[in-house]
Amino acid sequence: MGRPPCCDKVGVKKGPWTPEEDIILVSYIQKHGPGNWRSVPTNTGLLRCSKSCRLRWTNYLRPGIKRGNFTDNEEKMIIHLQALLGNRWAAIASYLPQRTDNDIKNYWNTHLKKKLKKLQTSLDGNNKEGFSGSQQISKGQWERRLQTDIHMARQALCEALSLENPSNNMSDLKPSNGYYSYMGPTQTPTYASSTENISRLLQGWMKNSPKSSKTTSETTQNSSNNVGGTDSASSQDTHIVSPDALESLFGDVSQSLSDLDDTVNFSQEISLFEDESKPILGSEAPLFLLEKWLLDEGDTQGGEGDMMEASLSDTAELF
DNA sequence: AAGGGACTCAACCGCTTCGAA
DNA sequence: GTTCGAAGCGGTTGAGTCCCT
Repeated sequence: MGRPPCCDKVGVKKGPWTPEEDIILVSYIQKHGPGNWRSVPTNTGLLRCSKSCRLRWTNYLRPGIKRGNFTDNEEKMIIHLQALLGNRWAAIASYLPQRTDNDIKNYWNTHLKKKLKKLQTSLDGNNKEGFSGSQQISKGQWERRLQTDIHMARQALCEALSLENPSNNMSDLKPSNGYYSYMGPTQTPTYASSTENISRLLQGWMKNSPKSSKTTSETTQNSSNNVGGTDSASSQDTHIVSPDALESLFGDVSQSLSDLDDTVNFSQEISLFEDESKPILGSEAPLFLLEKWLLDEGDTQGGEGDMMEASLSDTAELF
């Protein structure tokens, strides 16, 4: 038998969501939590397909979503991760706090692709002027070399770490939207931790015109920033450790990387929101640390300058 | 001011993966 | 081990907006 459609095509509304629909959806999720999407249209009366509801929630309404311009750091992360993971936007998104896979995908397709192309063009120009033929590398070559770099770095890291004391347990450290959340042994994340954000979201809708659903979402930026760090409600449940703070923990944390299989376990113990919307690929969780390490290294090499060029020159030196 | 091309991004489509029975 | 429904994911589309002529 064929698979039934997720929704009746007849009578299902399509197109942009109205603020009223958003409010209904958020209110429902506020009460019941995300999940069981098939029942959402039925229970809410929304004339939307369950997939549409899920997408609207994960890409737009979910608390903790940051909108607006990508920072340099985020950009670098995306470029790095794209080279590392390919077009696995959900996986990439799991390393970028507050960004959705859709956002990252759009940003890549609309900005970064062009940027890389432009950079490549300018580098080609430079190559023609000043570089020897052997120094000329295509974008594809650069990507392959970058991947090789990362692979080698990863191997070196794993080897180095395997020498350290394996007794430390990382099971309490969980990558949470790019941050590591320390969950106490008896503490569990709760959906209610985000109600503050939702209420702000609702307040925003009440205040603003329909067109402003975008701007109201932007008002959540303040609160969304809290999700990863200082949200009072969530901080009651989790102790957030920012990547910067992670530096000091790196030694302890990294010891567990010697056994990548083990790290799969902690990645499965992710927060509720990740469970619902941003699953983290178990085998990739430790790569966050690697990426952090690589990025930091890149920063020290390239400073605030263009990481791409820094990496390019680095890789060029290798060949 | 108007027209049209370029750009952005929310949303949809369809395939894949996962997990329960 | 197999089947099937639900959810996840990436590619693509198209409406709205911006910008240039």
